[in-house]
Amino acid sequence: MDAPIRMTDFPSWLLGQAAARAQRLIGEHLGRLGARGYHFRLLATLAEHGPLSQAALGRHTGIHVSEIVAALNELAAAGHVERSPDPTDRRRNVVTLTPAGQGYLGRLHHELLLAQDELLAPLTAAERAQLMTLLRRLAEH
Amino acid sequence: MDAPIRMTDFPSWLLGQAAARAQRLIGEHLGRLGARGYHFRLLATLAEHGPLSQAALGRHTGIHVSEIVAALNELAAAGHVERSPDPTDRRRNVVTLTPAGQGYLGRLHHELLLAQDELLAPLTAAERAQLMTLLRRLAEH
DNA sequence: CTTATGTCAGTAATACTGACATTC
DNA sequence: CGAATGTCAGTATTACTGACATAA
Repeated sequence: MDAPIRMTDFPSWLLGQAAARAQRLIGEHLGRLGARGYHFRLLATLAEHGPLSQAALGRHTGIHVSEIVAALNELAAAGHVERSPDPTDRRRNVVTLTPAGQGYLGRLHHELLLAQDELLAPLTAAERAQLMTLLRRLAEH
Repeated sequence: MDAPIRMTDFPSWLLGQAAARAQRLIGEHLGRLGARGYHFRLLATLAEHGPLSQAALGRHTGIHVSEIVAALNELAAAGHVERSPDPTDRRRNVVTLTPAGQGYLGRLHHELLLAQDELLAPLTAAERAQLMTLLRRLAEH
């Protein structure tokens, strides 16, 4: 007699469950400030690398170009970034983080730290580090 | 000077990356047999619990009722399950796993085991067990 | 001519909401 | 009547494809 096949025993299932919980937490926390993941990723990339074209933002973040357009529309409307034509290449928009955008990024970052803490609440500090190491090995292919 | 904010340092990000890889692998492996995750989950639940109504399948699997309808349509068309009216409650369909469905479930299960092995290839057996334990604690809320 | 860029419309997968008729 | 069941249409989200005009 075979043991019943339980999907809950599959690592992929557990990963999916944990990731779903993470995404729900992040969505809630970013939503408090009217943002979604793309907004944070774009702002953080601009803070790290300075002004970038939209195509370069796509390369750095892995976000699809058409998604970048939509997210930047929202960020620009809120005054968190500015689009200006690149004088050296007139196809390009140079996207710049505004001071308001920097403040917003800081608040988003803080919310995300809260979300991480909620997510990892069941684990000790040592276990958290262990989990990060194992996940990194998986994610790095 | 603050360190740059890297989303790749967030546990939620690593979880998402690893889960995305898992889902891609599972999609590829199940796709070889023309299935998606729902099909396996429904068949495995029927194998574990015996014939069930569609509402009961929804409760056991967590799959939304309207998704159950669609997935069962496909499974029934392929001859892997049979829907028959419940004589004791004429609102209900009793869904039964056919012999062909049992064979199919076995082949899907095998594909999923291959996918898990590809997913966990970077880890030793001890690390795999460790990861499972940690993920279970996270997923269990 | 080919490629890169930015924009937009459309599509696919996943998961949910709402409405409905039937039956309990 | 209120609640459960099965069905279907529609919607939201995320991520991608295709087409296009412009400029390099």
